[in-house]
Amino acid sequence: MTGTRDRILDSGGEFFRRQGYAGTGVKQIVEAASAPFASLYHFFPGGKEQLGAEVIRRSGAMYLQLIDLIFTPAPDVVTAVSNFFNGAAETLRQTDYADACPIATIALEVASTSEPLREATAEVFESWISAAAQRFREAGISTRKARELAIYMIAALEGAFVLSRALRSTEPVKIAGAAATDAVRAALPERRRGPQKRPRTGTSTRA
Amino acid sequence: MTGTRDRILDSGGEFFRRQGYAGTGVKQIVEAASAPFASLYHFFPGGKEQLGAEVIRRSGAMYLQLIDLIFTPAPDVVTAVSNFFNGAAETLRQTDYADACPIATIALEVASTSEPLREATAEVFESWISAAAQRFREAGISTRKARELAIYMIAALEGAFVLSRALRSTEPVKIAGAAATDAVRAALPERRRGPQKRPRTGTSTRA
DNA sequence: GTCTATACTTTGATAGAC
DNA sequence: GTCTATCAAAGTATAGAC
Repeated sequence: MTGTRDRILDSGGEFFRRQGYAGTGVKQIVEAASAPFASLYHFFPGGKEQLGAEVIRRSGAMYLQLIDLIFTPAPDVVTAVSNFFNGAAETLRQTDYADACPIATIALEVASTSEPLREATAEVFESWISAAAQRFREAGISTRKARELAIYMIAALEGAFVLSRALRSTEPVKIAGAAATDAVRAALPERRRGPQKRPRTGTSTRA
Repeated sequence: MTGTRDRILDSGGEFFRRQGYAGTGVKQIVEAASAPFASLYHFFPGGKEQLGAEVIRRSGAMYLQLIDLIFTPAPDVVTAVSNFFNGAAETLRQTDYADACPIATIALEVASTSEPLREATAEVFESWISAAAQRFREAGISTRKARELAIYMIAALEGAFVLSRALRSTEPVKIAGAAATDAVRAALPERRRGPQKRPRTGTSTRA
């Protein structure tokens, strides 16, 4: 039995992800949550902005769990990154290109319009970066390079989401995934790299 | 002497980029354009959605020119990519992290809510991909790899914009730029690569 | 093409009874 | 905590005179 407050948060998360923050009305949210309108202001006295901030943090925490869920059972970090992008591509396809990053749309919308919401998105991105960086460090990559890789991987995924949703194709996510995978593999200490692509040696692609 | 129609388009582009599509009112746009409110529906009988579509295409065309402006004078394609990201980082800093991609926010907002607008963003992204891919082909990269690189470069930039605007730091754009530069360099035919980083040979970063 | 005025809807938010 | 009723403001869009 889910609480009213949680249902409102879930509903808000769904709408914000698909339609953005400004494009979603609070009435729409509570209606879909089968919650009384007044409950919104009971649980979130700060109104839409407070709801937005909590939705951002909640969605961010769930995605953080997803990172763990994928990295923990993977045999190595390269496989994990590959699985991460492949899973994202599959979700995109299954949801008709609706469900990508839960906070990217909001992040762009509020970056220059609401400091409280912008800070919430910043905290979430930082948490993802830290989590991924730790995995990379555990794979033997230096602290500095691990953070760079984490930022780079998340950026590649976010940008690929933008292109994939607009083009309605999983191609960008797959390409970005391959590139991110390569980058991680190249950053690993040699003996941890495992099977690699045959390196190019001499022959140009052009005549 | 700028026409009223153009001023409305320019004004709309500014607001949409900073506040998003849903977050911007048409009254706000015409007021900032010093245009009569009725002119909006005179020039854009399709209302806000038609205005949005034309803004997307116009902004997309201007950014396409920017690609040419950066790639044409550059001594080589690796330098061009590097300059591209560095220029983006500088613009971000100068505009207090407001001016990143002119259509990314709209693209995410409308991807699942407006087919006409989604198609407009798709056309723009395709035009950028084609333009970049052609540059890469001219540098001796295979057709297929050139397109992959183009998609990957644009995705990395878009995603870095998301992170940079949220974190209010140019770090993500710089990191993504370095990664994209590396990827382009690695894809070049050997004799065109020029000076490279010293390749890692043997010593692990870990004891 | 521009002006003024306005219709109509939806928005976020509140009051007060229960 | 939930209900009903309602608010003022902002949203998009239109009409008709000039």
